[in-house]
Amino acid sequence: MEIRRLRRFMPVITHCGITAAARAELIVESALSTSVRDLERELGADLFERTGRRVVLTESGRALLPSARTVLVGTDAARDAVAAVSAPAGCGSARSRR
Amino acid sequence: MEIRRLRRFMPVITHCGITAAARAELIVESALSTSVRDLERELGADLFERTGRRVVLTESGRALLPSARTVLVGTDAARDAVAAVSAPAGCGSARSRR
DNA sequence: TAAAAATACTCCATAGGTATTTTAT
DNA sequence: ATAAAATACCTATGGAGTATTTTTA
Repeated sequence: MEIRRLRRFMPVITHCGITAAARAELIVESALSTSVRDLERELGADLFERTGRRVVLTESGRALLPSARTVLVGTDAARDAVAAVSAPAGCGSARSRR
Repeated sequence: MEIRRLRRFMPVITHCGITAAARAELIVESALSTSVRDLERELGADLFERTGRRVVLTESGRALLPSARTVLVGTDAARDAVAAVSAPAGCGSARSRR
């Protein structure tokens, strides 16, 4: 399970397509296509139904979504928690780059 | 942020040392040492205090712990959620390999 | 000096890019 | 025919292993 793959999974949902999502993520379409395929193979289930022009979540994809969110939120929280300790008091929490 | 690194972070805590943790994780000590160092560099903070024979969490390390657990639990939940949908009804949830 | 951690290197797996092919409208 | 997804290939980066060096109790 790779965090990067989970992160890439999300914009495909919101953009209803790999090409559009790749554009938004500033990576090339082939990389995102491969990433999604790899995640699907790893989980042993199709996450999207590719029906021509539109890409929509399958039941497996919908099942994955909540936990994927948990993981992604968790990684941000991890970064922030460490940053908050390291930062001098009274500097406001970091909340910056991924 | 790599899930593998977060996963490796945990046994170092419970075993109070990299060598012992590596033994438990069935990887070589140098790999675990590097992994921890990489995580520390990525987060910009020392996670452990290496005082000779014992390796103990720093404040940053303690700060990281809860979110690290969240992420790891989340990845397992993700796997299980997809497996539960894919599996024929009444087969009990998977809960298997990492 | 003995046990643990860190470093240097090598090899292999994986991510991302370019180019091309397949597929469905 | 067109637009999107998949595939083939190449390169670069990162993980894990072996061997060695540093460190400290």
